[in-house]
Amino acid sequence: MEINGSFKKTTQGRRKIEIKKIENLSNRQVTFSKRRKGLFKKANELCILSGAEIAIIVQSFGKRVFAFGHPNVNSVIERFLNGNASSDSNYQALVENNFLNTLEYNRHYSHVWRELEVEKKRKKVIDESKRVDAGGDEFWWDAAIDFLELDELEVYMVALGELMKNVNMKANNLMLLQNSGSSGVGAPMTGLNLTIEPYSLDDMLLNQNHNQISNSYDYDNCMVPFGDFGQHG
Amino acid sequence: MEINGSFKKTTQGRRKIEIKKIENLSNRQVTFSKRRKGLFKKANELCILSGAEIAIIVQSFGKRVFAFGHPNVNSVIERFLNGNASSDSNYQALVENNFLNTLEYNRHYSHVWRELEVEKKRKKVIDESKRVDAGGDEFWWDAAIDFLELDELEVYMVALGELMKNVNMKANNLMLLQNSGSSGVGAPMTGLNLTIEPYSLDDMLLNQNHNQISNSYDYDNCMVPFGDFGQHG
DNA sequence: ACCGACTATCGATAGACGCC
DNA sequence: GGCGTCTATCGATAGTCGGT
Repeated sequence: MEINGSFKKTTQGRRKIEIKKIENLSNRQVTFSKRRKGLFKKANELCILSGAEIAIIVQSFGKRVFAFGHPNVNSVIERFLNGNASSDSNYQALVENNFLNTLEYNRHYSHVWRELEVEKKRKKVIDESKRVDAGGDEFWWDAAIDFLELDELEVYMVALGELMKNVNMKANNLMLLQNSGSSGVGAPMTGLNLTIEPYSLDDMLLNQNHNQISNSYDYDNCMVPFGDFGQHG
Repeated sequence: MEINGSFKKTTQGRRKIEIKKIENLSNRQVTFSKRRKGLFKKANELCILSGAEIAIIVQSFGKRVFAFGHPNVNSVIERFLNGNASSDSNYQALVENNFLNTLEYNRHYSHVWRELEVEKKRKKVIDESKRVDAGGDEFWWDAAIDFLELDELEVYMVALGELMKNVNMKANNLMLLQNSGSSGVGAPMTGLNLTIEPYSLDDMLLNQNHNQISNSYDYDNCMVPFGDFGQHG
């Protein structure tokens, strides 16, 4: 530090790192620890500032599991499951209905998705050619994508249309069910101009006691290290 | 900013705030949105850096529920429950019955949605870089990919529409270019039935054209927009 | 090995503004 | 009123050292 006279800075201070897996094990562990702590702190602040309820589960490479929860982990998860999975019998029907649709749905997903992947790859290639031929006086992308692109675009467009049709259908479907049912499922779809009206969730909310939302800064209380049920090797 | 001479700073910049519940509703919502976004980003980075698995459930004041999960929410939660609250067979039932379906379903949604958002943004960026600088030295995909914020399915629809519109426009551009003799290879598609007009989507598009995608960082299908338990006023 | 302290730096964000 | 943008500032943290 202060080796009077000549003394070189002991640290370079923080330096930028690339967001990718840290190879060095030691560094990785340290970073994991630091950032986990920071994450929980952020979560805690968010809870306090906005009154939100948050649960976080962090599992490091198959070893320990840490959890943060406000007011506590289980209540948030429980409500998460209840709110999204099962609420009442009406909801059961909705889920089943959803499930049926989902099958057909996923087909279109895959389709569209594949198209998207193709497009992305293509664009990557295009980008490289762009770099190479940066000085060209011709639009790189125009040059690169020829009629082939049109061909794909057509397919792509059709797929999109299909998807949209299903989304729309499903949205309407959900709307109906939701109006007759209770809590909203995962898909908050508002068909077109449909506005989802609140269900009587307030009851459910009030039911829950989200009391202890104090300014307690000690998020450490909420950190629960669960034993290694992963690999205890 | 530098209107030489006298000019008073437009902002004071960030200022310290006390960590306690924000009274002003508007501010609270803004802060919630911003910090939630930041929290998810941090979580994502932690996942990537340390290879950890993380699930986050955020519930704002009884309204929407947002979730983050790597590799996905249900796997992490499931393992958490298995290792921790395994005593509660209720959870197991939930997991086995509805949970997976619903979550899986939503996961697909998020996935495809994200792809679409990213793709849309790419198209946008490409379009701009095309106009501004055909040989830019910046990787458009780096610029475009940063952090993706998910919102509601409503936006999903809009995004789909936007995407279709863009694709259509692009297709038309390509056709024009081809016809004007850049390389009019025997492109079999001339008129193209790409014209979209499925479900009075246009209204919807015109109605709400403001879907602003942030950037997307490899969130890897992690953010699941669970829906709105009623956004009553 | 793990944790805390330190420091220089980077990244997140509070507040103000603009758009719609 | 909700959301994106901008900017100045604050908070988080990478790298390092030292203690236990």
